[in-house]
Amino acid sequence: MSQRSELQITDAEWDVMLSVWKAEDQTAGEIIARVEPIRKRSHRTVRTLLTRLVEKGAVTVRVDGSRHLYRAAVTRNECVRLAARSFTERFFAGDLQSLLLHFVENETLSSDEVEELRQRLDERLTEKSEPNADQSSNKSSSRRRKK
Amino acid sequence: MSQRSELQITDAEWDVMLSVWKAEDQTAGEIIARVEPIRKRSHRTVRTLLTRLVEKGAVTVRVDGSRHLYRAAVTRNECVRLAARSFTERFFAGDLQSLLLHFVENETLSSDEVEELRQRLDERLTEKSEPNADQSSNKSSSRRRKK
DNA sequence: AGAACATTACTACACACGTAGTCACAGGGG
DNA sequence: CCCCTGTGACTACGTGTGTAGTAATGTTCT
Repeated sequence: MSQRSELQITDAEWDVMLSVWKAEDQTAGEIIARVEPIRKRSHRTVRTLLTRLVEKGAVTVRVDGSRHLYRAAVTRNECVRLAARSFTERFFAGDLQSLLLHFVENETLSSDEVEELRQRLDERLTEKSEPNADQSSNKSSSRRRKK
Repeated sequence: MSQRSELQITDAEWDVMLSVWKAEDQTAGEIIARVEPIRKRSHRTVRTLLTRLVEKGAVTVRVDGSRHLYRAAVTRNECVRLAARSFTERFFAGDLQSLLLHFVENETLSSDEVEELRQRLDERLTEKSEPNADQSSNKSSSRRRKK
């Protein structure tokens, strides 16, 4: 959606975002309530992080009567993708293939997982080779499924 | 090799490490010479980073007569793995499979790449199911190819 | 030997981050 | 009506990071 490719969300902020993404239009209290018990942080701290996220444009505030309602301005997937990009850039010189090979070869995968991955790869292959698959729906077609 | 699982190498430091890994027993001058032209940094800066890397234990210094010789104390693969772990932890709750699926579904791969990945996955499968595959040659056999 | 240069050690400094405190106001319960 | 609690704004501060300067000391060239 937004083109804020510079958006830099830090570790602590990420924990807050996870809470923000859980629902729309939450009060700070609700957000804090979810973050606090998991990561041991003062509600002060979480509030500061939330403020910073607003400054960064990752979260928007809307004043509704007496309450301030917060909601995410960026999707989780968007953020993950950005992070993944820079991660790939840094450690694998931007080469996605090297990255995947690294994980496949250095980490443990169960047979089932390997099988599922293979299937997904197959799907990619057929997508590629079948020119009748229209480009526009390309994005959305790969958006289904959640495991 | 080393158990320094806490080792935290920053972005700028990583650039220096790339240079350090290029050869063993280099002088600071040699290391700097390689880093400087790529990333636009003062040799002062690179030297500071190098010093910090020594402090962190990522690089060791050996005094040889009049020169100080630097060499990596951690392998690149080791560092990549650590980074990959924390990356997976943060963005995919430690679930390797989600991570791989994310990349496979969100990024572009050529047919060749997909094919290669499939092959590697197959290898993993046979490794799993065939107990007679010796573990020692495991590493080296998967180390070939560079694309 | 003295000048010029290299190399290391120490210092500096702004900005980001994680952490959290203080101040002030607004609304609710007694 | 007054105090408590929740909330938001502002402030604080140690540490890490990226950037680089100065001082000291050693090496080399002429």
